[in-house]
Amino acid sequence: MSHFGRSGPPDIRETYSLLVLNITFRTTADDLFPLFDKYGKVVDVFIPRDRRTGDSRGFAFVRYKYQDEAQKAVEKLDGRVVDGREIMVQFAKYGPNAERIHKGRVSESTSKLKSRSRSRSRSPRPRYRDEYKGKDYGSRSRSRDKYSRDRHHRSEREHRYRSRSRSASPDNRKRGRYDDERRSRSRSYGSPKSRRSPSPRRSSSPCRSPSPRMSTSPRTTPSRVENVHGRNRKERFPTPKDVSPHGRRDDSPSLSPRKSDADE
DNA sequence: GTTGAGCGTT
Repeated sequence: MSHFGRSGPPDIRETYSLLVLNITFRTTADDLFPLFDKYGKVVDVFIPRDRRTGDSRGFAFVRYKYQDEAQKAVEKLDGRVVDGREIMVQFAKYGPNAERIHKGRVSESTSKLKSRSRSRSRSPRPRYRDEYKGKDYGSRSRSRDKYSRDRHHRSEREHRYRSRSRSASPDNRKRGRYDDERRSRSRSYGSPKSRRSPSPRRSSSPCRSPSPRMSTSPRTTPSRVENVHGRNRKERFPTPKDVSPHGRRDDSPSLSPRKSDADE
């Protein structure tokens, strides 16, 4: 989202994106814009925010019109204390216009970049590198992984539940609640229709027990057992307020074991 | 009221 009220990137003709790291989670684009605008023509200031909380992710993108100005801002603002935090400014690498950045970067800022890197007094953290060493992790996959892991680490109770309920696929875990929510909702809508055509019990059985005779397990109705536990329902609907209440309510009586049994 | 070593959107 652009700070100028435009949707998406305003005009990326000759713009150069700077990545501003280590900013406070409370720092907004309005705070960064005047700072960066002093050193050059700022085309856009964008701060990625967490989709769930809507909070800043701790870094921002400042788009400059000219590369030399951007370079100047990097030198001037890198290490500047903003909102009590020392920010770090560098050229963005993985942006949509990364090629442009690369071109401008190697154009005439090679030596300067080196000096900037050297001047940085930040202490390195080789511990992480050691752990990830040997893996074929991509440049951005690592970041996402770390983010999601940290996010979930805060509520490990939830994380455990998800792990149990699902197959613990890393990809699923990355998406987190969104996927879960979407699935549950979609299932809610598709349930009434799909429930009619196939028999729920039988259809799920063939995988594990090909023989229909064996499918008659001691438990007359597996679905009922799940309902008795109640935990299953909780996992399927972790956020009752997120799912439409009427949809679930409507579904609930329809899925009544008694009726379902009678129906078949 | 909160994290942190990171790369982006109608």
